[in-house]
Amino acid sequence: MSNYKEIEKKWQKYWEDEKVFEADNHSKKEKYYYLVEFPYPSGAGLHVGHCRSYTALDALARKKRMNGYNVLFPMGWDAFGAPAEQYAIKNHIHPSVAVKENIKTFKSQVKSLGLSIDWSREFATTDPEYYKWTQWQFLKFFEHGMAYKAKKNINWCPNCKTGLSNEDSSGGVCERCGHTVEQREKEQWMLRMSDYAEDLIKGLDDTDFIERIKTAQINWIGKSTGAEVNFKVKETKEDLVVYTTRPDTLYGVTFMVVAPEHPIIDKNKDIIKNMDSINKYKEEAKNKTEFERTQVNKDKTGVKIEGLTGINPITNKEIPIYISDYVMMNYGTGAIMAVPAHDERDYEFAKKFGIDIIPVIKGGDINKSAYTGDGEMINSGILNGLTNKKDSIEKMINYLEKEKIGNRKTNYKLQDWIFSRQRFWGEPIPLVYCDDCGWTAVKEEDLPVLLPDVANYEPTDTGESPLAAITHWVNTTCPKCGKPAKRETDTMPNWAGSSWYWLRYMDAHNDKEFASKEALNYWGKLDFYNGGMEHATRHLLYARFWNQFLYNIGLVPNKEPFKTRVSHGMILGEGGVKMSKSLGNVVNPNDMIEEYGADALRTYEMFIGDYEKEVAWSEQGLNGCKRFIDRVVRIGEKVSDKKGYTKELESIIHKTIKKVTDDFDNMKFNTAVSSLMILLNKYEEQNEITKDDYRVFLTLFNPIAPHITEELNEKYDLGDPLCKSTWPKYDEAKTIDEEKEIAVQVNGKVRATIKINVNDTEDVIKEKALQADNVINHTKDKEIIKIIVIKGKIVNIVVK
RNA sequence: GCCUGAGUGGUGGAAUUGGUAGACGCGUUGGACUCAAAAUCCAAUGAUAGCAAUAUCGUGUCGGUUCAAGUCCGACCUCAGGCACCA
Repeated sequence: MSNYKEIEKKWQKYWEDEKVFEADNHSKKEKYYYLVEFPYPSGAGLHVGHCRSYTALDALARKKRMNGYNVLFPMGWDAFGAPAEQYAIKNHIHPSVAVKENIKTFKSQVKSLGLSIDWSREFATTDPEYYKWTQWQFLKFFEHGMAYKAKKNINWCPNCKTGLSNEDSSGGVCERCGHTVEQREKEQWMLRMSDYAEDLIKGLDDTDFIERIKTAQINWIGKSTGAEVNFKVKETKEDLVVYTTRPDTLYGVTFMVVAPEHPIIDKNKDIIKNMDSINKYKEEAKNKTEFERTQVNKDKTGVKIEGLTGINPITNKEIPIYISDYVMMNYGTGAIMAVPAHDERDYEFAKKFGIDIIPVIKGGDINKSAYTGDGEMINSGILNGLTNKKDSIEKMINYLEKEKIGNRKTNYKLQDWIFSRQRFWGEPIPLVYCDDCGWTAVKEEDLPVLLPDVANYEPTDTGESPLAAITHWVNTTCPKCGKPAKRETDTMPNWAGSSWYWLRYMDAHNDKEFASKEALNYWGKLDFYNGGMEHATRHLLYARFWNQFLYNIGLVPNKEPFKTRVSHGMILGEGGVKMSKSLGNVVNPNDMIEEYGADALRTYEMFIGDYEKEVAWSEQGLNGCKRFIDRVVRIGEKVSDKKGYTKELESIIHKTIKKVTDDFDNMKFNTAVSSLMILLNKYEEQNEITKDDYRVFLTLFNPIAPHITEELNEKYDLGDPLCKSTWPKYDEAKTIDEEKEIAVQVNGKVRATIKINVNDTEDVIKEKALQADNVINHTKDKEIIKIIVIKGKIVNIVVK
């Protein structure tokens, strides 16, 4: 037997030469589309965590082909964006060169795993042939008024020198480098993603994402229902509109608060008497980072607006208005009605500023804290006596609408998507600014707008894209009127390329369209999409939004792009800590393949534990899987010329086929491997096994360990190559045991086991149970109250 | 604070969804083979007591339902993830 490395090479070449994994766009077979998130080809190379999900989906894809499906399982490279750019800057190589090199390394690493990928559909998001269509789709957003430029106070990372979306700067630190994020005002391209908030929630019903992904998305979108209420301001004509989820507490409103950025301040700066202190407060708020401002349990600060007085529309009482940074301009209306008796933040603020606290719901102790629970309404005019929050809210909203002082309103936390990056290494935004025509789309025939080939691509301190300095690129003519004009110099975020890439695999080399209608219709939804939990909100929401938009303008056949979404657990270093360079516990998959073989690595990664849970790496565990594979090889020496299954093995073979089949369907690879180990243990008890015994074992093991199983199948002349064979079938009748050992309990404690036959009647089983030695010990001198017989499972004798 | 998950031997993890807890692997111990080591093979391996048959305890904690609970119900503790001054 030649060594594993040669075997791996031999079969990888065979698969490639025979094109066995190339998917057919015109097949009569049923289609199935698997995808694992494409990687960033970073300089660090492949991680054993990649191998986990790649192997899992590969195993599923291989099995699905054996089940007769036309399977699409492609891979590509997400190569734009900050990591690739930073790598390039650090190593003083042009990003396009660095990316090419990294892809080459990554690809050879991925290939060494022996994945059944259709490489004919490979592409990188940085290929002009690909990003031409990313730009083209951006122009669709632009055409439909879905892209707009706005001055935004943006999160700015002074280290990466770029603007970041809220998504990329959670916790007040830059997602990429960990540096503290600052606030800067910048003109940015935005996509109207918030328009899709409701559809993004509703659409989840058409998916079977795992629950934690659905809830993560729903939390992120942050839907809340309530009402907008118009408060008159005594000194002005304009109402101050607030948003509240608790209109039922309207009678308890004793003050109002507006965000520091609220326009009411500037509009009324002539009436307001204390503009100095207000301006000072605004300045302070501006200098705080988004993170500082949103810190929970921070002391409440604020300034009373002297000269403006609110009027509670339902009691007509005059109430003070404050400015405070605990109210955000980018949510609701940027103004709130404060009910200190029943809202903790308002309570805190009222205590600090000595404002009245009027309870309107019975319960709690208002001297100590706000009461947010349910109870009987008091001091509340039309609501008095109601005891249920829901009913009170309904009644109040109806009243507000009738009296035209408010209306029902739903709000979402989801914001529009900041789509500009002041970076070199991204898709250029294909727009031109003309003094006469304004922002104008580059003509379709002029796409793609290529990145210029220059030496200096490092970010600038001015906050402008490095592209801005390249005048020969910036200066162009207006596509509409032909006058001199300037290109947009911002590029797209790296989420852009990954927001539609699964569509491109359907028709990867089409130079007329992003994908043909025919291909889009044939492949339809992506059936099975695997990726990290870190992408459960951002990437997945962007991609769904993008696809829903394409659907709404008639470019794709499905509103929801993904049917199933699963997430693999992380692989930690030995001892359960995260793998990191600084700890020196990073396991390189290439080293593992070198020492143990690709099949052993694959088997171990599937056997290591529950696919969705994180798990610690163990090289001894990997070695155990190598030993298992060695035993699979050795059992070949026992193969006889006999046909059919060995009689003694027949039952367990059928059971194992059933078990492995079910386990694959449920992503329970660990127990699939374990049942194969059990089957092999049984084979080893035999003096010889038949060709069919061996062949069925190798077929079941093939999706996980494709190289060695093909080799053994060929060596012992067992039949067609496994990659061209069908998945074995089992006979349900043969999975049922004639004879079985079951437990006998006395008062719920196991005291003996008995052998029963499938045909045994309940009485026979009772008889056998009562006659078991140790059962007699525990039942003699006692009164038998009842005997419970669960057929084929257990007997429980209740005695007194 | 709110929303998801999850807590099982020395260890990674099983458990037909209420029916023999600890499958399978790793590790450990003993044995075989070997001059020796590695590899391989055989046996044992939750804790306590016992030569043994066996008994008692045991799935984060405390209660409950049931003939029977790792699994269901109630309260709590811990960990991981998501959201968070979002009105």
